[in-house]
Amino acid sequence: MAKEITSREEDYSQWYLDIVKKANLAQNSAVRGCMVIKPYGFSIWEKMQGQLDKMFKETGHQNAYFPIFIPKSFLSKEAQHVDGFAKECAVVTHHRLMNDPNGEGVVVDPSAKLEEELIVRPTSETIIWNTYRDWINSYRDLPILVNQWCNVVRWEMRTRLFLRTAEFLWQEGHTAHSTQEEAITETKLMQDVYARFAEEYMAVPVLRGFKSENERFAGAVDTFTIEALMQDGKALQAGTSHFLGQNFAKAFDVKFLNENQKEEYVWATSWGVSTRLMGALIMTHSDDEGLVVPPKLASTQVVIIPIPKPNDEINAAVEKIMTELKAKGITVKYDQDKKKRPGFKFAEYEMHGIPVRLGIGKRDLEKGVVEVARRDTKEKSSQPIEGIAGYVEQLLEDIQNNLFQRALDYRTEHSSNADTMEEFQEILENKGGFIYAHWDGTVETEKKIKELTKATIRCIPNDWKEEEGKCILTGKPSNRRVVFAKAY
RNA sequence: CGGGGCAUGGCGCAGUCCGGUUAGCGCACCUGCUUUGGGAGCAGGGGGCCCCAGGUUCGAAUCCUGGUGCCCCGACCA
Repeated sequence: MAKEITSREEDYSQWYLDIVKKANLAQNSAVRGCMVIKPYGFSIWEKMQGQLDKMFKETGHQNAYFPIFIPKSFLSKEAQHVDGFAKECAVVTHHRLMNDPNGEGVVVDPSAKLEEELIVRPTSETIIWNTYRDWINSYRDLPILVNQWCNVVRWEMRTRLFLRTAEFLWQEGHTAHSTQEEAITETKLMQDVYARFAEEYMAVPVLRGFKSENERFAGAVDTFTIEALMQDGKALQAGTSHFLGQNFAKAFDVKFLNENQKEEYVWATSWGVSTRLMGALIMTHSDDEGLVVPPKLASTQVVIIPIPKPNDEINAAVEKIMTELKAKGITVKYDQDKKKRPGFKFAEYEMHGIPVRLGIGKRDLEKGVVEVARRDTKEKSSQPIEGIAGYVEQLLEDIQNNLFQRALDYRTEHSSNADTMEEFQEILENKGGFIYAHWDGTVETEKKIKELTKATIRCIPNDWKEEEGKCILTGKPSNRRVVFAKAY
């Protein structure tokens, strides 16, 4: 075996890194904490982008682009916002290099110091709201529904490929509204878009909820979230949608004249998902053989392998199959590499998570069949070439559904109630997953629980139910359960 | 920011403690032959500023001093 992957059981963290590297998704770069996304990894991200972008546009949004640099003074205009991000900002201080007078290479030219430092955006609320001031005068200018696809930089102390990198790719939507109600509706709408994307396309079931004060976005009034559960029982925040109230409008003095000729501050939302979704995808579906990609996000859905090698007879049969598959909008690749043997190719495409593999050899052609292998269950069967496109089309749908159902079953098995701290800790240590528990609603209690157990409140479900109970830590009264978990 | 580890061909490593001929192994690569239904075998071949700078020495991948970078664990983190 040329490409061993550490098993999940042995070391989940190493398994994840092995998948990322051996499936050619990404690699570490020469820059600390920054990754190179390789062509295959990027092709999956592009599929995600394409679908999300479509969904944003279907809900009335437009794309725009704002600068990568933010004047330092902007960042500090919203007090909570700067508190949240100040410790992880990359700062541009100079604009020119010069030859090193003492030797080789170049040094920063001290005479080229910027009057005001520029921050490499960790998120764009400030520069965007500074711009919105120019765009908004009247209620007739609202709403503004804008999204941008870009990179951002957060100087994290510790990074992990896709899950937390110093630079990452994402989209950030920034909307402006004339009423609070409309902004809240937008916030929830985008949470719903994210949840639908995660479940229908990524086949990743998510909890829809909102954050406790402690976990809220810096500068937000309310943060809505979708939370996914990974195979090791840890939660991953997969997307967030923030209701920002009038905080940024006030900080950047963005007012509009309403229908009654009264001046008001604008209401805001922002929402984002990032390349972290790649991490969620990997850790939800993949196995010890490699990556597993749901058909709707696979850049290649079907691979055809001639056994043992391409020849005229096989090529003719494959060409016919490919035409039929393409006619149904299925992406297919025919691997005609003569140097590699079938066994090698099987392993390789399993590593890359291609959902369906067709194998065609002499034996098959004599019987008018192909060997069909599905990546999710590793099952193989012989199917007639006649009507194969219809069979594959259905199979891709089955795989998509199966992946979602499998992940949902895992989550159901790993969702528990806990009524005491002992119970809570016991579940956390042995089983992991989402733990529904009563909480007294205070930041102090949440922090204390985190200190004791490393678990945090992932969210309060949107559809929380009234239930009398006692806080697992303090015993104070509580009227609902909230969701705890250890998180990435 | 604390703790640990690593730096030697494209990748993964050995060699370093105890300095000594041409720096070695596996994978990958190139050529040829035989193979080919689950990661082929044999034969031949190419490829190294041994992280950087300085020092010790007849001689440094190896010893000394000072740097740099990366990875992992923890703290931290929408």
